[in-house]
Amino acid sequence: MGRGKIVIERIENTTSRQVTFSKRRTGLFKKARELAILCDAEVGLIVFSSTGRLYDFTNTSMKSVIERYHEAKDHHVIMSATAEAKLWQREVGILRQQLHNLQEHHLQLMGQQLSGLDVKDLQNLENTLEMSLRNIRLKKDQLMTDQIQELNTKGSLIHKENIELYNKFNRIHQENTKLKKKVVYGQGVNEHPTDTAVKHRIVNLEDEDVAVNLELSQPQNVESEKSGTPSLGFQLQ
Amino acid sequence: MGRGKIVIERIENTTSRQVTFSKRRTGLFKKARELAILCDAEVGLIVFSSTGRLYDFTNTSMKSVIERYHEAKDHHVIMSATAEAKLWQREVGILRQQLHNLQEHHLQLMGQQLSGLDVKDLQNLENTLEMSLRNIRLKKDQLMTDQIQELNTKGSLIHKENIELYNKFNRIHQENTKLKKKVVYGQGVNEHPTDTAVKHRIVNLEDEDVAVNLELSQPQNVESEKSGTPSLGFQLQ
DNA sequence: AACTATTTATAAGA
DNA sequence: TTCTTATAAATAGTT
Repeated sequence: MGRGKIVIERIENTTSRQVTFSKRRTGLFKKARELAILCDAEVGLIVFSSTGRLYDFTNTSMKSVIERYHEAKDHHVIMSATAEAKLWQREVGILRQQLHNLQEHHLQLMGQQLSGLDVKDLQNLENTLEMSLRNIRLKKDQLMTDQIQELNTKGSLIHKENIELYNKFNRIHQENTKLKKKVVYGQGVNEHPTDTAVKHRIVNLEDEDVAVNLELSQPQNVESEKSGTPSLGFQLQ
Repeated sequence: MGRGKIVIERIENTTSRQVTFSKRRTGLFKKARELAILCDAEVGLIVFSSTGRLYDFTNTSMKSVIERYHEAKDHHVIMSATAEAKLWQREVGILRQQLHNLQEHHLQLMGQQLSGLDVKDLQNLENTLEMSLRNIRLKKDQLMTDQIQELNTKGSLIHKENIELYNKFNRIHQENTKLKKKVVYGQGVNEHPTDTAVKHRIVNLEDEDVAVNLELSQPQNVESEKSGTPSLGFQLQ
């Protein structure tokens, strides 16, 4: 239909191609529209020119056409996405409901939003809370008992160390006293470097005396507690 | 292009419409293919006949055409579906986390799953529960007090009614006794139908005596409570 | 489904 | 681009 017959193959001349595209596109869209009207069909036509421009026609809506197409065909591109969305959406609804219920119950357990409850409900809540309190107190007591036990053990060990240190100190102190006497009686005699060292030690120990006592903080009980289980003089709050 | 010119409007004759559909559809698809080849365009054509049958043509792939269409257009049919799914999915994640946290806290409030808590946590829980218990007991007491108040009011009303009924009964009983005496002295004289009716009434009232006493269940207090606020003899548990 | 008179589309040119 | 026009192609009505 034209001045001459053409073969259907890509038109190499760009201008010619674009002109033909414009003319034939118009014709195609006109025919698509006519088919839709004359024959009561649903038509969707999408054309991208070689320059990438989009031309489209539909007598209904492209969404409808594409959805119907996917329904008729493989059923697998859009539907899965929307179905998935619906699925998650439903899950959200369920979770929101659950959360709401739990929150309500939670608030009631917290002693808030009690309106709407009757005496029986309140009694039940009270019982639940009492049981709960019992459990929590039990657990707390258990924890504290354990902690006390642990501290007792630790304390006991420290106490033993304490006693040993105290005894050591006493021994050294006595030795010290004896040495002092010796030094007084034998002044200047047998003054060796070792003796000087011993002398220094005495002084150091005496300096440490108060510090040690403070650190141990219970030297007065040492003698009476040398045998039997030591009971510590402090208590956890 | 035919034996006669036609107007572009729906062909009412079904057969004619279907024939035209077949012819024009072939022509349309041929032209679509020619445009694609001649002009190096990407063409997608979808047609549903009025009977619902699908016919489609594309020189590339319908998936490609539709995706390119959505890209070129508002970007809103496929993407929104998957994006929506992702959105809901994320919401589900958040809600699940919230629910989990709340459930954990809830169980702790219920005195379960207390492992992992230290003494301080437990003390806090205990304080919360105590406060909660106080609130709930307050509410319960309030409700019960209200209920008692209501019942007292009701009981008071019934009691008043009770007293009135008892008084009425007494009056009738006295009247009755008087009439009995009259009947004994004036036996056979002036025996009218009304007198017979009165006689019947006496009997009936005497029959009812016990029942009335049982129903009122506290006739012994009536005299002493004729003045002043009546205090009911029952108490709610 | 084929025929064909006629309309419509469009290739080439302006 | 748009218009013109000769001609190819499409198709309405018919068989």
